[in-house]
Amino acid sequence: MSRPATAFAGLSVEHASTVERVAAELRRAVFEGELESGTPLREIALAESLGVSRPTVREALTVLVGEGLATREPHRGVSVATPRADSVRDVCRARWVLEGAGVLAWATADDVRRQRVRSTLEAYTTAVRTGQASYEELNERHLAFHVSLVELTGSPRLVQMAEALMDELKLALAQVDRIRRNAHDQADSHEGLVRLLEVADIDAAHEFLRRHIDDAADEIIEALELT
Amino acid sequence: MSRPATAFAGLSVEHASTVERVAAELRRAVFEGELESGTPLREIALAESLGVSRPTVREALTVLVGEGLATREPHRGVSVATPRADSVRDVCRARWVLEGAGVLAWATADDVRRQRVRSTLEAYTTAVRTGQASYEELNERHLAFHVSLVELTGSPRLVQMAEALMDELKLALAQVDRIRRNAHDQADSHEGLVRLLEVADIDAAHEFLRRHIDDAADEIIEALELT
DNA sequence: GCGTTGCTTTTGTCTGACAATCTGACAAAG
DNA sequence: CTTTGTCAGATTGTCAGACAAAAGCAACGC
Repeated sequence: MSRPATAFAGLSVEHASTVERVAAELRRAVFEGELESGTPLREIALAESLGVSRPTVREALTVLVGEGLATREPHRGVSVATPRADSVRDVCRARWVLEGAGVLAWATADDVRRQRVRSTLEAYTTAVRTGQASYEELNERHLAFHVSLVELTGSPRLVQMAEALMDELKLALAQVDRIRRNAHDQADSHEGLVRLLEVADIDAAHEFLRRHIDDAADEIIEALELT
Repeated sequence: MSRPATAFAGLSVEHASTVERVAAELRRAVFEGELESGTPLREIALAESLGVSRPTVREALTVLVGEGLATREPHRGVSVATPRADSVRDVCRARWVLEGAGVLAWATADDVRRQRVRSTLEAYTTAVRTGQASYEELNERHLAFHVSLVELTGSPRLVQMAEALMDELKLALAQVDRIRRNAHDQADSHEGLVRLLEVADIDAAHEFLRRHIDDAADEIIEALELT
């Protein structure tokens, strides 16, 4: 075991690649609202402030653009994507298709996945009710629950698509500072959905989900438009 | 307000960016089977043979990886993605969710989109029946029809996801040289689907689509496994 | 036979550079 | 005073060259 270098490879996997680290940092900054939508992401400035070279920043930006969190215009560079009302509406329509497919697959889904829906729900509701969690923390758990619905389909690709949609949503939510919608009602609503699933009333759950997502879209758009 | 030049904004105007041109070239090579699955994409070799610099190639490769057409392993570089049986199955399951959503939206869809389904179908069937089109051409039109189903949802994001799935499928199809499944039967099957839609028997169409996609998956996987 | 050592290849990243393009301001013309 | 033309600065797109680290491979010694 005379393994000299890289003594501590362990711990929280310290993203090996520099590019991935930069991309992660940019994502964090975007989600936490440090970078407003439309902010230009200057390569030189980022390179200096992050202590990496410009090509590395460029690669990270390409990744961000691929994820839809930023847009690139020729010779004008990359800037933080600006969520519009219709794009939020579209994200939610797409969410309904994906999450709806998960709900419809409830009966035939693997048991561990059903269990996972229950546990992500509980993680969310307890976070809401103890009132200890930060705003970002709540969002995170909320969206994790919705992703767990898509996991019911058992399709990695659908899950990946859902995660991309959630990222776009997180971006939008970061712009409207703190929608303090009644988190308790939200939690109740989710519990209602799972209750319908547990009694195998799939159609009702499906319709319930549609309304739930539609309401969420309305709320976000409303908050977005008064900025 | 005087909007002068840029008379033709759209159309395929010689991909401005070098990176995009390289990415397009790589895509073409992958879809036409010039590059077998698993082939390593060496940066230096590509840079020389395409007459561009290594950073440019790297950026193009990142784009390909983001599209799922290639995979990157740390310090081992990028290689053409290898479609496995379970990934084909997954792609088709995801397709069914997306295209199924389109079918279910038939009644409420915009009329121009319904018309588009009809026209992509006709473009495919005539190509099949005149027997003039190349193999790639047939694939292209076939998949275009399936994308047009997703367009019924009116959601740009769902369409984009569907296109990504089709690209993965094109990659898989490029590996199994020439599945010469009976193209006439295929065309007939599609016409049957649209006929069900025209008489508004949505549930039947939905189930029909499920079987159609399942059959396609089986065929591709079978062909894939004897390579 | 098997593990070790050292070399080669390739990637990941950095530095530096230059042309093309966009932006904004300023001067000239109507 | 508004409009137009031009120019300098800033920023991106692309290139060339370089180096350390890691992976793969082969010869070597035990």
